[in-house]
Amino acid sequence: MEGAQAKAVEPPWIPFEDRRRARDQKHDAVLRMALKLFLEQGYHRTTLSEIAAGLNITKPALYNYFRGKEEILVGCFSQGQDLYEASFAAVENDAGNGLKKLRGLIRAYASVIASDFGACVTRLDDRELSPDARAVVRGAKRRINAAFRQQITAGIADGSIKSCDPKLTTFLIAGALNGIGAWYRPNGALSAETIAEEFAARLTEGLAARQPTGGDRRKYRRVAARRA
Amino acid sequence: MEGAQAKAVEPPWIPFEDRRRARDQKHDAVLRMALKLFLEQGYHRTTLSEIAAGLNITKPALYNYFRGKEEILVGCFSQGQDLYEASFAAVENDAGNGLKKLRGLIRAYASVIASDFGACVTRLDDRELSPDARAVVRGAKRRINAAFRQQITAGIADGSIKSCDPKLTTFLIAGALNGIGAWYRPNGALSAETIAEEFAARLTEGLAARQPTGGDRRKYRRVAARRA
Amino acid sequence: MEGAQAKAVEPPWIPFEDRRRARDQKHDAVLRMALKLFLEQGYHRTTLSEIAAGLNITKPALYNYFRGKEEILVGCFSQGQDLYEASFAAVENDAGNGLKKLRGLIRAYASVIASDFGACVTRLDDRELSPDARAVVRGAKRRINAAFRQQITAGIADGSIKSCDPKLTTFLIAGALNGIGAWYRPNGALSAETIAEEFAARLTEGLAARQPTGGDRRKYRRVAARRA
Amino acid sequence: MEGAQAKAVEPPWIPFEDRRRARDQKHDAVLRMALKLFLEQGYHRTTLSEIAAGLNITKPALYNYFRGKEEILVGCFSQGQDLYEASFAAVENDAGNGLKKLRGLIRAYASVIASDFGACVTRLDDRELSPDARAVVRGAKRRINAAFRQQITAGIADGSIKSCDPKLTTFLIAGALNGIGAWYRPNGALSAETIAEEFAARLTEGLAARQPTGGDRRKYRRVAARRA
DNA sequence: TATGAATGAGCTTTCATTCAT
DNA sequence: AATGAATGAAAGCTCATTCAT
Repeated sequence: MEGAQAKAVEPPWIPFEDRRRARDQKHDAVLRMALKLFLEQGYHRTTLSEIAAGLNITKPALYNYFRGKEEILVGCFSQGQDLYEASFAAVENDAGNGLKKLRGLIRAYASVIASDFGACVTRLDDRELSPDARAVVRGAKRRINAAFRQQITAGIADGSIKSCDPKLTTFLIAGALNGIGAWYRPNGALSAETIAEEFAARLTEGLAARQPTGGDRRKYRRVAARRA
Repeated sequence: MEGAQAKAVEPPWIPFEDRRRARDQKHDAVLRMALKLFLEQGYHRTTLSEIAAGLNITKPALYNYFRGKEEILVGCFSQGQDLYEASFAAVENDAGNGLKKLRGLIRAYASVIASDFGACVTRLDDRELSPDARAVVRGAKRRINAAFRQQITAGIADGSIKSCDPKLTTFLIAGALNGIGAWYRPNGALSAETIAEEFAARLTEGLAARQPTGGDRRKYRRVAARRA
Repeated sequence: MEGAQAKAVEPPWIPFEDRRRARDQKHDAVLRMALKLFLEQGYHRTTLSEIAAGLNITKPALYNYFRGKEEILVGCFSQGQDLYEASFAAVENDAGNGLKKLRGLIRAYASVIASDFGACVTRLDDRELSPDARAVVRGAKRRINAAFRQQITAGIADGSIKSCDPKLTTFLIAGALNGIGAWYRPNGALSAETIAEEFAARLTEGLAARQPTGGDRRKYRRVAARRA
Repeated sequence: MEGAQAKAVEPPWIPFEDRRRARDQKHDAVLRMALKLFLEQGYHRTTLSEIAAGLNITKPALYNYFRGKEEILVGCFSQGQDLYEASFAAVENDAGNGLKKLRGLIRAYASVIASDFGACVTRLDDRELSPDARAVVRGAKRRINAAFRQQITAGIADGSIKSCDPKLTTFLIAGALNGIGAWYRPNGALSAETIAEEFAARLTEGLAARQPTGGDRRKYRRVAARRA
């Protein structure tokens, strides 16, 4: 029969590349399903069985792709961080003064946090992680914060941002942005772009230096210099 | 002797009062210890044994004061909410235009979130609660949000706040404030008062209406009117 | 004042007898409440708190009257046994042949099992008891069984009861009687007396020797003789 | 080769069948071990650890076969009920007058109650069950009682059973039969068949209508007619 | 005599993880 | 690569019992 012949000719082993691709696809599918449930129910209340059931496989099958529950969580954090770092890198490579770049970072952050993997970085608790993994995650978070602070400091230095405490301002901006993850809904009234634009505008409108006056600005100049 | 006479007159229900006070003190001690551990380690990773051990009692003794782990969590949320509601009520009873009251709310919120019970309302996950308790907590959170939005709307109406989307602005402000709970340390460089002042200033400096122009403001006027 | 004088004359201590009586009353009240709950809910599902609550006292107060939960159960069994033994003794002291006395025992048993304390002997599980207490209870149950068997054997011997296996017949009768405890309700359609009469009639109507024939009867004569 | 060919033809679901059979066997093994211990020690005094230990597995392994302790108990009741219903159905389908069928039911009941699963229906306390499961069990018990009463009523109607109160007689018979569970031992002097025969004879010998007299019988005729 | 508080022992249940197949 | 079965560890909770007052 033709079918049998055709089958017989086909190589009995799936090509290595294909296999690896299939494997990676499943790996990612696990990650996405797990993340969805983690965000919906929280990490502890999500069992491996649920994740597996959502993928129509069984619990132990997950162990083919991850060494354990924590590694799944690490995977989520990791993908989220990549998103932030990639979009931040794009902004930082752009031209522009501190204020402009700060706005860019805000837009970038808002866009990323509107995605599941972006949201998980701040919405999942990194204390579930082992010390090692936690150190990695915290490092990434610090880098994100540092990026904000750096542009603020730069903006103060280049005169585009008025004098302010870069640390506190960073906390304020990051906090407002992180809040998005708690209320944003993909199909809600506000699109991610709208939110990004609006937050970029609102969070910097008070920071823009109106006119280069010397008075207040000097106050934080030293701090900016120290931390830059 | 005076002592004996005085004693004879003392009302017989004093011991009851003492007992009740002692009981309430222990009730609160459990709550504080539990909250401390919940904030440090997360709710699920905190066991009743740990809470008990921290108080030098045994696990079942906790059941003299609470019906179960969830009720302890409810108690934490509840105390936190009381703090918010009390401090908000004080602000709302003050005189002043929308902008001034909004600043007051921000200060109030920042002060409260700098306390453990204040922080827990946003930092603990209300999905651990039973549907009933969760409804209560969510109701309280909604009221807090509503208070912000109300003053923003009022401020737009009275001309003290420039035209903006009250909902988005509320989210922005609340997010920034909630962020405080994640990094504030009682003995850190920034005092709660400083933070409160700084956030009140920064979060409203862009909102203050410079001069009553008609253009942009009309955009949100209708929304403000509708929601007031 | 008269009141004070009258009071002053009264002996400050309750007379010993009165005290003991009060104590015994409370002891019995505990027993009755416990028994009620044991029968309603089962021994294990009944907590000491429930018993205490039913008496408007607190749990540890029970320990003034009983050394522990098991002793309460022992008390229930014990009172029930007394009822059986007293009513059986009355029957056994009566005059009459085996059949007549067997009917008397049945009536007596039926009357007793219609009471809470009577019912508990068969409806509560004596395996909850310590080996010692259990031995006592089992001894009492054996004595009750022996009383039935003895009259059956006597009846066979005196010709009033037809030939039958005394052991099996005892089990049959006792079983039917014990069943009463499972469905009898004090305020139900059937009074305890009716039940007693009816069971006495039904359970013996097949046993009554019609006419002294030798055939069948000899079959169990030897058994009867051996066991008498 | 034949072997290979045969193998190729074998349906691929054989292993599934095997697995399912093994699973069912274990399910039943759990049930039997649990029942044995429940009957020996009572439900509450039997722990899941004991059941597991008796099967050389660990406690949580039980959860592969049952959702919890109560479901094990439900399984015991359920199997017992099936035994009763099957053996009763066989009797009810037989030919014969009411008296003959009543004897058949007694024999059937006695045979079943001599087995562990039969005994458990009356010896385990259905108050341990959830309301739903309890309703099922009680329904089954009621059907058993109804079967007895129905044949008694039928017997009175067809003249094979003398006038009597069907309800009380049912209670008497069922009680005597249930008693068997309390003293029957599989390896004892009395075989289940002997007991069944003897109980069928003794419990009906007084009921058999000697000669159709009108007097007494009319007394319960109406009841019989009403209830038939 | 009675109480509030505390304890120790024990139980059912859950779940991430492992292993033989 | 995937599964069913099993396990170890641990958690929350209950309750009889004790003790200081």
